[in-house]
Amino acid sequence: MRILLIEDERELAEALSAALGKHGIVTDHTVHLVDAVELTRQNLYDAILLDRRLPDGEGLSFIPELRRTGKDTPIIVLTARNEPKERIEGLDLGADDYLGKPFLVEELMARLRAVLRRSPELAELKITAGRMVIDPLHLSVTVDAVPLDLPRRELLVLAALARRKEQTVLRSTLEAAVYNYEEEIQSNALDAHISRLRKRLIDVGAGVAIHNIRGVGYLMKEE
Amino acid sequence: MRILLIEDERELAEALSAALGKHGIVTDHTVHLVDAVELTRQNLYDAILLDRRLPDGEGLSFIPELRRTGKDTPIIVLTARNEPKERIEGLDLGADDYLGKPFLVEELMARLRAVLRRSPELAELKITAGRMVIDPLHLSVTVDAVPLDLPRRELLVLAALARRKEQTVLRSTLEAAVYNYEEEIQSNALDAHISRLRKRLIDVGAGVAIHNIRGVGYLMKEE
DNA sequence: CCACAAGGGTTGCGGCAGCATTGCGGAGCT
DNA sequence: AGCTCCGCAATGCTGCCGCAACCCTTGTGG
Repeated sequence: MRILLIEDERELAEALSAALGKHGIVTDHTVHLVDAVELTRQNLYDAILLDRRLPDGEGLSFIPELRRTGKDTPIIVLTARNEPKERIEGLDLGADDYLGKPFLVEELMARLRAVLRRSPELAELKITAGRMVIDPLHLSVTVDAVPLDLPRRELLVLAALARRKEQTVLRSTLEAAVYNYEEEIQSNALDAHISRLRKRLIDVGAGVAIHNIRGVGYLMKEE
Repeated sequence: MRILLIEDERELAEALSAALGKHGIVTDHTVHLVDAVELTRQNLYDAILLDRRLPDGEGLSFIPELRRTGKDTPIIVLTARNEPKERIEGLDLGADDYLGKPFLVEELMARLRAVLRRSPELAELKITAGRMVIDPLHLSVTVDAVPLDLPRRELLVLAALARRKEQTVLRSTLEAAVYNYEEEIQSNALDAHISRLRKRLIDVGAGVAIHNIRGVGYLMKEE
């Protein structure tokens, strides 16, 4: 799960990013609308959080701009401009939800879940693979209905692979699923996660195997 | 147990919220119908307490509105408009109970219990875990039929975990089960409750253990 | 069939973030 | 006044995870 946060208050952005991280959500953050356009071109986000007052313009203008490129990524507007009239304006421009500042992270999470639930692309509310059922929104994995507790990063790798089981997943796709731009890695951390994950999957008899496609990425197969 | 109170007399609302709190019920309070609609969209309440005269309209109009969204959350109307004709009106619109002001909190509690007893979703009238039996409506826990008295917040944590035993419960879910929107916590209060609860559970041999899932939440397992 | 290179697998280590524990003090109840 | 509850913060501890060293596998060229 990866989202884009467009917000100019750095403190709020950092707090949000940390809080969302605890829910297994990887957040990219930008302050400027221009960068946001660029980022959405290069990445497929699951949702976008959008402020209105931004240094280079009204955030709402981003919505039609994004839609014009054919993307219907869910957008939640986060703003202090919270008059009923302003809310209507935002929603009519194509925002999926509108949340006034200040807000509780828990409410934002709930709204995110609601918005994603409605999003047809992400019918991934429950991913099944082998004997596993993965619930990425609630950060849980079960094997034959027995809960399995995994470290957060391993869980993210697992979910990213299981979501595309029987397909090769690019190395870079996996990295994008687990790390944001600020969390650069300069080692084989991903390989290490895969390694430990494999061991665990064998231990519990998960009914899946992770294969390597040399020079390309990884592939999860059911047994 | 979490309920929504829609009521415009602030004093009454605060008193009620406090009184219900003593019965282990977490109360979200709002004055406006618009907010109520929003809140029910984002939260799953166990019941709703509804006033009739509200600043933005007749409270009763909320009932069909809620039902239309597919929720059959029990609703108790609390109002000074207590003529027989008015009561019939309320109940026919889909309210589960109708209580005239002024009333005794004890009566409200009893009616709440009655209404919840009928509610099929909450087959959680008795939660069993290990050697414990928890009755969240009467705020009691027994271990091998011996009553155990726990501080209120610890009990709420316990019930929230026991209700989802063998499953990972997100930290945020636990917080939502114990605190309402106004009671923000900025410390490790939850951890402290868990810690003290664990000690007690061991002392009495409750037959359950609370495990931590690092970065995610907690998990109750039976032994 | 061997040499070599490059990519991947595995594993121990260490830093540090997140968790556990506990004493303190304020608030509320009796 | 004395009690318990509970939020808070200080302290110590645990285990995740990035890192890098080393080994194994695969592919290519001679």
